[in-house]
Amino acid sequence: MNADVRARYEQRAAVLKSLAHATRLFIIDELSKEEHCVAELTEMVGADMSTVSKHLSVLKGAGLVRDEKRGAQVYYRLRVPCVLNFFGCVEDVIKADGEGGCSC
Amino acid sequence: MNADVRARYEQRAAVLKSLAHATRLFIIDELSKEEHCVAELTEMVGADMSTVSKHLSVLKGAGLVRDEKRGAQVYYRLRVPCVLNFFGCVEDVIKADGEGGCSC
DNA sequence: TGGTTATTTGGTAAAATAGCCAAATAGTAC
DNA sequence: GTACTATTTGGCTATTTTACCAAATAACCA
Repeated sequence: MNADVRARYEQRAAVLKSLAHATRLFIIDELSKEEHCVAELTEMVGADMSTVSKHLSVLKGAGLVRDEKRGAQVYYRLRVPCVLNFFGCVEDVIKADGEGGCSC
Repeated sequence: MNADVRARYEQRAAVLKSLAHATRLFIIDELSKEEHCVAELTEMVGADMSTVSKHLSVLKGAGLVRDEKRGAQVYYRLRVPCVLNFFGCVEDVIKADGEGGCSC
């Protein structure tokens, strides 16, 4: 694996890494239904607001969510709805556990 | 987010976590073309064999690859080809960078 | 059996990640 | 302006992940 090839995989890995956390998956799921401000997400997640804010910053850095300041609040919404397709496939992988393969 | 809900997201996150590493994405990609033994993958990746073996163990633990011992070698192959669908979507996310959204 | 090859496992050090608190910033309202 | 609210950032510690080396295991061959 040479340097450019590695760089390309690192880029892909960065996107997946941003998704590889239960709280961030939950946030993505919620934002797929409707936009939310940080306080709302903090309430839903049940963690410190600074923690939630950092998770959002990770998702934003990966280009998965977009933020918009409205007054004192910052509203987040899903920028790439296709990440939801991941979930279906992840479910398939989980369901395929122990079997010969998945349904896709 | 109560305990069961969190558990469900943790499970999904575990699958994504197993994919969230450049070397493991590379391995998945190579295994999607044809099966390989550890020595072959080690050569392709360019890391210590023990490192590659551990990456394979992570992928196996997540149910993404299957291993089969043939003589002294252990051959790995992709168990859930649908993970390849991820890659297309990840590419879309990367391409959508800075734009209003992705193509899916 | 002993020697050689292929792979995994255990140990360890370095790096990355996650969570909370406290402080800083930005906006609103008075 | 001050006071108050919403959010982000910095600092710190605990946990997890990664990669290498060395040792253990398993299978082959002479």
